[in-house]
Amino acid sequence: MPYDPSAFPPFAVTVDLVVLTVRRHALCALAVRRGEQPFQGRWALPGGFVRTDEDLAQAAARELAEETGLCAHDPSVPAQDNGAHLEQLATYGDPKRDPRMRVVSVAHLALAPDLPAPRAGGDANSARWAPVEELLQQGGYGRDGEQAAPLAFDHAQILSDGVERARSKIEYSSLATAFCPTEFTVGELRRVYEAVWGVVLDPRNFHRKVTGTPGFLVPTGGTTTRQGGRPAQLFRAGGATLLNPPMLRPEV
Amino acid sequence: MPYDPSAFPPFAVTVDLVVLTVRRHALCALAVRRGEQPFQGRWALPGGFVRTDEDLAQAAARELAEETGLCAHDPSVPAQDNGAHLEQLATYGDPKRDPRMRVVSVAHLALAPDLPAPRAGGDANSARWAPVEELLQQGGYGRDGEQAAPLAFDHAQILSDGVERARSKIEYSSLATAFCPTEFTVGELRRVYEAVWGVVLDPRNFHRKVTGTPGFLVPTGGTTTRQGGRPAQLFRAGGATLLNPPMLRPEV
DNA sequence: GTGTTTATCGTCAGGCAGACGACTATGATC
DNA sequence: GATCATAGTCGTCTGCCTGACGATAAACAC
Repeated sequence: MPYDPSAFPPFAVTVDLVVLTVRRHALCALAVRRGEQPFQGRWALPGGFVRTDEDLAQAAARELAEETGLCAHDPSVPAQDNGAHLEQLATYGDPKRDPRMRVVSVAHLALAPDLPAPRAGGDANSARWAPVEELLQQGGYGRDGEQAAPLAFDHAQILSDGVERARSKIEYSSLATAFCPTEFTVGELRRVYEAVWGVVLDPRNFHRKVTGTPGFLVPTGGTTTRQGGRPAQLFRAGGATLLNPPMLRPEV
Repeated sequence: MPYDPSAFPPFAVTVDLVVLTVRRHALCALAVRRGEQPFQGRWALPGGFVRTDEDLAQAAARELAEETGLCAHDPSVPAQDNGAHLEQLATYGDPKRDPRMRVVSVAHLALAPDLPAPRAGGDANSARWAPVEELLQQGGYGRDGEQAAPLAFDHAQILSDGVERARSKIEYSSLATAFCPTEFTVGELRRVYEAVWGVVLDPRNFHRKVTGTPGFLVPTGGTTTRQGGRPAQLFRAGGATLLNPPMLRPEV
């Protein structure tokens, strides 16, 4: 059978981003308001088409930079600063997921520290951080009294998968530090776990666990009283990426 | 900005399959010999183009059935019989991964019990089970004295990712049973773990662990002496999918 | 029968996690 | 300035799980 390019049905390929952060003790995701059909006016995950000369990871990093100004970490350089963790999540290709045409979307997951404010082309009204439960609940009303319409396309499924990936990955990796600024305290890291998992952890056992895991945290020498109470030691993320034994997520 | 389909560069979308099984105490993958350019005559992972009306999972299940005759499990029906486990692995979209055109490949991972023999369109010479180390090693010669040329395209990377996924997933899930026939012994399951991880496990501790994990194994009442020695109890996979606490992979 | 192989049950010590007491160091309030 | 509230840090104790390994059981080969 000779090679015949015309025999292969053409697809559009996009990247969609699940950008997660922790704000005010809640796990939040970046949502943008759609300006065009279909799903005009509805909230959606940021994303866009992959360019001809671009790798998938490059496309995701470009979209992330466009939406948030974040520079994506190269996973092979864990100690990099001022960047977010970015990894491929999964690919969604239901033939009917976009009514216009056949679109295959390669979803990526980004974890970022708390950022000042989203900017989507400078339009503050068309991008926001929203708690993931708010974005995922069907119907009802959000915090601002805004109708919580379901996300556009299959983005609720994508967001749900991304949240589940983040929840499980902070168990056995040091990825939770990606939600923290460069220097952070044990308490701040604990509040990240509590927000992502939606649980309350024992501060004493948590402290023992994270400070006792070699390579997880490196003390910087400084202290802070950001949270009130006794000053806390400041740490930086250590070189370790895999936690062994892992953090244990309490039973629900 | 109005909607303009011609503005989106067209991609070809394929599914590639990492089909793993355990044969003769070795982790093996299904490889097919390429009949056309590029990489003509080289070994590659089975795969093919996604059809216009097909979901990605459907396309992967179709390719799996074409290559092996296996019927893919629906992951939501864990107790299904005579089928392989199939899940999405990752997506590979380097602009240069296929010299002909821009191809994005959605790789899937399939785990199957030991099968009689591969069939690729009836041509036994163009498909085989090969130990993964043999497929992944650069250069050298395989068991049959065959030159172990690297796999076509980026399939070595895909296979490597699939093997790593399988290795980690049998730690915390009951997926290892997907390598076993419907009824199996604790020893057979242990040999699966040993082959996939490339380690030797203590039979007594392994027995205690798997029989003590609720929902992992269900005794069928029968016994067998397939392996010689004292007859062993036969088990079926239980309903549990997640193992908590997980199986521990020994340090290297 | 004897040896070999595999399966299965038990024992014991060490490590780790959950529960929780105690103490420390700051800011807020009276 | 004393008191209180808050958050951080260090310890202790108990129970569970794992790794190491002894012992027994039930088949087959000779």
